[in-house]
Amino acid sequence: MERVTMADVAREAGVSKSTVSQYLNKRYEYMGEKTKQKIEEAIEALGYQPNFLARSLKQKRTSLIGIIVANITHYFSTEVSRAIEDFFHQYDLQAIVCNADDDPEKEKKYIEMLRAKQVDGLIIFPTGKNNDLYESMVKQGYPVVFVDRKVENLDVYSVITDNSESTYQAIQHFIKKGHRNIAFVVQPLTVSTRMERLHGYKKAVKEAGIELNPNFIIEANIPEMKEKLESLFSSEEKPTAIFAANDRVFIALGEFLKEKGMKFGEDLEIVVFDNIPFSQLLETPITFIIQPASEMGRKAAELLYKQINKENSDPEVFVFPSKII
Amino acid sequence: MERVTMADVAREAGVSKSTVSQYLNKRYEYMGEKTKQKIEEAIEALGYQPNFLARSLKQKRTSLIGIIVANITHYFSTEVSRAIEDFFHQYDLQAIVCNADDDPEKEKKYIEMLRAKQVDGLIIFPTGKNNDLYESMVKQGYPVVFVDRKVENLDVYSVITDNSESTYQAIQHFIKKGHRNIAFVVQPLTVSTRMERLHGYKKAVKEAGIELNPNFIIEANIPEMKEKLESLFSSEEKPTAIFAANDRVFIALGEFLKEKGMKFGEDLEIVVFDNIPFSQLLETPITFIIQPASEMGRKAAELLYKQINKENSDPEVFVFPSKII
DNA sequence: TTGTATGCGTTATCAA
DNA sequence: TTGATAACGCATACAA
Repeated sequence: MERVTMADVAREAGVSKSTVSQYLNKRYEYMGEKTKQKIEEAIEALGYQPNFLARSLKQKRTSLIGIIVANITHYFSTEVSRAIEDFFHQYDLQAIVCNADDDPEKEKKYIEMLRAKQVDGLIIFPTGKNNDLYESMVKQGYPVVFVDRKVENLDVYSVITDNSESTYQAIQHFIKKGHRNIAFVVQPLTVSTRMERLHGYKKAVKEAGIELNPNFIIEANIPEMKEKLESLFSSEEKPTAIFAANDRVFIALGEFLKEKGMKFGEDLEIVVFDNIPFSQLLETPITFIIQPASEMGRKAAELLYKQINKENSDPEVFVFPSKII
Repeated sequence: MERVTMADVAREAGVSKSTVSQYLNKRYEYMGEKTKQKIEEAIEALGYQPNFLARSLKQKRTSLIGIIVANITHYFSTEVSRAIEDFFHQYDLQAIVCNADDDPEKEKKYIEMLRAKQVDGLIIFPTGKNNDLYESMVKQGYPVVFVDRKVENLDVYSVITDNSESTYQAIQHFIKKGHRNIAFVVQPLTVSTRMERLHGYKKAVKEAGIELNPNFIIEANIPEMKEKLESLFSSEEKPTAIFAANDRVFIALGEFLKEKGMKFGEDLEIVVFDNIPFSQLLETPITFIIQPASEMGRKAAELLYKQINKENSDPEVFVFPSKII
């Protein structure tokens, strides 16, 4: 599998490397018709394919961008990634997607790896635990955009949704329907999205004059969630409605209810903060808070693209409202 | 954002570039403690980060592999991709995922682009329409593995499932339950998977002595599918069971039935050839033919990895049985 | 134990 | 209109 290089083409065509390079970069202006022809033939004959690596080294651009998602099993992440890829495709930039698994160490490793590979920019769903690293990138003027979660004390481009407000409205809606025992189920409150959603919940409950029952706030890792739900449902005051803070919580909840022989909608009203695929196939009336994933991805991509092309403006935070359906 | 290079580190530490290179590649054996120290300090002080690009150019390895999926909205593809990424992660190889959108032109473009970027190998869900290109890669000894679909007349590593057999069994099951009007809904029969599934269907029907009703075979693109279903259900002989050849067909079918006020399981029995996420949340009894996506992905990754490391054996086709649940 | 020289496959500068 | 030549940042054989 010896590769054919520009030098081989040059030799075959009887011209110099630089001429071939000119040709490849379509700088035909000063090029003789016959040389053009000869080079074309040589390329054809040898099956030459340019080496982007060498070009990148020279040009200091790889046409690669990196996406570091916090959790790839989260459907929202894949939707956003897809939108980002679509956007960059039109400019012939490819994306490398890495999964940090909500682990700050992994995140750090990926950031360093991608930068070592000279990707032109980075879109990150931050764990929020590597602020020094984030800061150093921003200071160096390296193109970077944060998605989904806020980074504290750092002036960066961010694309997020109105977690608190959407949750607030959804809970308010439940309260209007007469619910007073509303549980809030969430994974550990380590990232801004979860905290903001809880904030919205608390606000709605308080405003309605309902006393906040701490037992109704279930904070647990997915594997422990069923256990906690178990004890919630075996206590005296049972919830009549549940807020699932994201899709993975929803799945755990769904499995739990199935085991218990309970049904969404009938025994328990549910709102899920997340889009899930195939939701239209579910027959039970579940409320979803949908984040505009595609729009958010596109926006993030656009912001990154501008930075890559040095169209600099001041970092801004873009908040996209979610829809309750 | 001027990058710090090895030369800078060497100058700062008062040694030569090669010594720094040695250090970075952990060839400490003959290195003096004090030099080591000095280099360490210099790297720290300058915030040096190695440039993989230059290294790759030299070593002719990028530690990047490419995955070209036929359709990224197909859940199976994402599962396989994830398994591939997981596998390569342990060897510090990253994957670039590209979406060919079932378009042979796009596929060709991506193959060329990824090879120009010098990725170490390729895993492809082939459209099946670029056989010349596939062949040239194989002939050149370029590491490549095909997944999901067979490539005709080409001796290559492939990882597929037993489409025909699984379908045959599923249809047989329906027949045993008394169904005789079983429809088969599929996207255009352009790829091996769909044709094989149809083959399994026909075989089961024929063996049972049921006359093959061509009206029960619906072949259409997703956008036209509802229309075709419409005419199927307005004809005299209506199906009592339906085979959906993949998840996208299933969605179209689901939407159609919802519009018509019909329900899975009750009005119509359904089997879907594909895993879908959240399937455990569906309450109706739908039969799924599940492909072992993770295992298939891992196998494909393993086969590619071996090729990359020149552990050559003869190309083989690995068939993974699907499970009917 | 460390340094020098050379090359990887391009592009860019300048001269011819 | 084309060609020499020097980078790009690193790795490696060989010399010291």
